[in-house]
Amino acid sequence: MSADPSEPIWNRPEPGARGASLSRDKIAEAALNIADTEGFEAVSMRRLASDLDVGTMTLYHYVRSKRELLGLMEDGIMGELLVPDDELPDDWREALTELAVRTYEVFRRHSWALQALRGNEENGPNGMRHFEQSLAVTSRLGLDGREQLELITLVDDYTLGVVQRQADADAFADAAETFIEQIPDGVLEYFDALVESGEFPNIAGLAGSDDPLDTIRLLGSVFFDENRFRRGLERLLDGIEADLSRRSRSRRGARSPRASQGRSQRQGSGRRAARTPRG
Amino acid sequence: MSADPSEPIWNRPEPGARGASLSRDKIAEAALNIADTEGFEAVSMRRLASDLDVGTMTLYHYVRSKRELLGLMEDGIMGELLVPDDELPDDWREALTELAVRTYEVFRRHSWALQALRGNEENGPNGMRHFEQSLAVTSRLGLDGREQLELITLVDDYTLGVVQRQADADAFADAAETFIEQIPDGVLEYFDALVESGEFPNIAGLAGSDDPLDTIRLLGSVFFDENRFRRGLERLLDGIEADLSRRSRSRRGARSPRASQGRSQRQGSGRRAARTPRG
DNA sequence: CGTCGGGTTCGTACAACGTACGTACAGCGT
DNA sequence: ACGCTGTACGTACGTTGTACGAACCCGACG
Repeated sequence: MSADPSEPIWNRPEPGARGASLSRDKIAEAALNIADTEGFEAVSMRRLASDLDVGTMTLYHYVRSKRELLGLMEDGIMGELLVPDDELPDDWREALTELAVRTYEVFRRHSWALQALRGNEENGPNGMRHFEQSLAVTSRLGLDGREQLELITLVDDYTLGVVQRQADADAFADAAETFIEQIPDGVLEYFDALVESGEFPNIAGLAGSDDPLDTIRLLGSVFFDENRFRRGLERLLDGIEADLSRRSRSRRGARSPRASQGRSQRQGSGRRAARTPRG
Repeated sequence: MSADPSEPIWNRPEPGARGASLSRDKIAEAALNIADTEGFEAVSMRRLASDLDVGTMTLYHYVRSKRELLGLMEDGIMGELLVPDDELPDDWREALTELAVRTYEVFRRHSWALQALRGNEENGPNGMRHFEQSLAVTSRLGLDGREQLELITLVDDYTLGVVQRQADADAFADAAETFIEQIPDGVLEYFDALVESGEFPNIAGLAGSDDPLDTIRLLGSVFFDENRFRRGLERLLDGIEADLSRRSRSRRGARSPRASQGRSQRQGSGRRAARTPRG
């Protein structure tokens, strides 16, 4: 009955009827601890069990596979994404910003998490709540379901894209200042030689200096810039807002969403070029 | 001399002075073949060697570690990103679009590649060329180096974000139509039960149907929608374009010649978001 | 022609991983 | 006190990346 192998972990009752020494929560917490302090690759079943003072195989009584463990960890993180309902602004743009910033900050705290999260489409309860919360924002915009989903994934994809790049930078160096120091000498020499070859004029001139390594320093400072995310988010939301108001304008008669209440949108760009994608 | 362990692979001469049976190119090609046909996880040193009819450890004469092999694969893929110079439009927006679309298509072809690419900051020659080509576009915009980098990473992060989500979808299902079929029954039941519970009104109402599974179907069709990327890219470029023209306008007419000050006034608190509901 | 050097090949071995299998213990309902 | 069953886990297998060192082979030199 509960032995159905396709049953997701969220449907199976947690062990513990008799005196169980562990719980899924405790396991997930310990795993998150390891990942946060020593990196995701340090999370192995043996290591986790040893932290919990248990035999390795004991874990498999609470979890069917390591994938399921990762699912538990993921849902824990999704929980951090939740915004208390009374803190979610009424204005759609502010609300989306709040959600995106929170997503950014959470995944920045657990910079290993994007990798772990990949590949299990089973949303846990917290994942569902986060999804619901996102929809609660977009549902006020007068969009149909598909358009709402597209809007959410649009902002999400951008956010996770930035997070991933910064996670990569994190995995490589501690900070912008030490970025260049942590690059092996040989790599720097290689880069230097290529730039000096004259085949990369734009790379060479980028930092406005004659030291090619200044380009790398500049790169490091951009990768680690914590405000870059917000600036890009504003650009994206500008584009979305323009599209929304353009759309609601053309759809006259219907109850128009309070898309823009004279917010920072002052551009009204008429430049709507006929753009042929693809040639 | 060539025994320096920090020397990147691109600086070390390729073996083959005497009759060598392999070459880095052949190795990279075989590895890319495996990854494209059987998935990235099928690329193991043993498997690759067996495909090349060589002992496993032979590979280590051409490559110092598996990471280096991944570096070779990555640079091969970066080569596919290169746009013939005469095909790169003059208009910056069209050019950025071309680059982004190409990036999207390449990584869509090799949907495993983003994962492999992660974590080696050593740009190969093709990576350098791609970087140079991106800068060739942004260098016409009158931006300083940092702004150019930020623009490039902005578009890139969005692009790779979308690619990653679709790669996840790919890894899970074959197409939008079969998306829901490939979800285990138990997971569907779990989702269904949650939605029926009434705690997720926005998820329940999303597809405009009384079957909760229609929401999942809708999700699948959005994840697999190949045009979603372009639509989002237009929104992003709209926002960027508005910002650029706003900026150049203020730089032309304002008293302060500093371009970096005419920003939008939005931008709330720094880390502590805690937004009080307007009321 | 023989012999040597070093570029090339690769068999073996080891540590780490996820986890299947089978067993041993402990607590409850009878 | 018995037995059922939830809980614990020792052992073992297969897979991974790769360190080590021996074997091979080819071009060059005496």
